[in-house]
Amino acid sequence: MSTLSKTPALSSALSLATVRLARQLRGRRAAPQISLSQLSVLTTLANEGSMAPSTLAAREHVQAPSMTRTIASLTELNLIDRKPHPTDRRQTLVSASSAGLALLADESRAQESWMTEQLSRRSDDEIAVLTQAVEIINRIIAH
Amino acid sequence: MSTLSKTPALSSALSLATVRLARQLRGRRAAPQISLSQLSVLTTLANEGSMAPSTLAAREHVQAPSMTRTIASLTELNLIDRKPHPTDRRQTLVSASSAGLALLADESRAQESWMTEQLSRRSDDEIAVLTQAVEIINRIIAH
DNA sequence: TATTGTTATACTCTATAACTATA
DNA sequence: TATAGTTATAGAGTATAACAATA
Repeated sequence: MSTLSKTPALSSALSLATVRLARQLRGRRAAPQISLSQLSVLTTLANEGSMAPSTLAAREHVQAPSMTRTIASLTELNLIDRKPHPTDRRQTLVSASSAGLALLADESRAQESWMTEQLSRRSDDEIAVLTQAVEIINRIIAH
Repeated sequence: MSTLSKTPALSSALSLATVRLARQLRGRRAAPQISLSQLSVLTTLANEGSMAPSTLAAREHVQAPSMTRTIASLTELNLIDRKPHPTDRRQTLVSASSAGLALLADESRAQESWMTEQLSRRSDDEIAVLTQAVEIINRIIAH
């Protein structure tokens, strides 16, 4: 069977697996201090530094009003800092605060205990496959 | 590096990749007739046959009221059939209707055009990795 | 005029708690 | 009493449209 004929079935299977796994992840995180959407934004800021909300929205593939809301919630939790853009007064710049970085450090220790538990039961080969799959998916998402 | 020390980082990366991909899938399906949640239920019914709502809720890992709502929406679209349980009048049995099966056939042809497009750009090796990853994820989800 | 960000509003998906009907 | 399913209600996450401030 050629790759071409396999692709539609994989597309369907991957899509369903993704939404089903996302559903479980949302519900099964242990004692979540923040949501996965908030965590995603905070991680992006920690990795890529300070940026404007519009840039962040594009990076996260959400619309501007959605990012406004996420930024507001993270600001209220003191996990990100906002400062005015040095030259363009329409813009603001957001970045991970020290508390935000500390929370990410916490998460990377105790993180995603349900998922970590599941992964601990996989073989080395399976872990290798999943690691490669995440890299491929991240390239797909970047588009 | 041992599998054990890789697992927490993978857990985090896989979780973020999953929610980000799910977000794009939700927004980027072309002309969706039904949502991915509805599609997930319909696919389960098509694959596993008639079952009670409570069984379906367990299979999909959602609570009963969530399944009540999804079943109601699919019933309204005539994509599933409901009939009384033969002996227990508290229960009902739901199954994919002929229109539901036809819609699944449509989906498997034109399905997920964004995802299919992305996959068409991947190498045979990458497709193989993703195919294996989906199998692993489905085993994780089944728990 | 065009761009940045916010506000107003609405929809989907999911949950918990309380209820009805049946076993 | 216990179970299957529904209704009532609420919250998170996302979207589009309309707006204000600034470029």
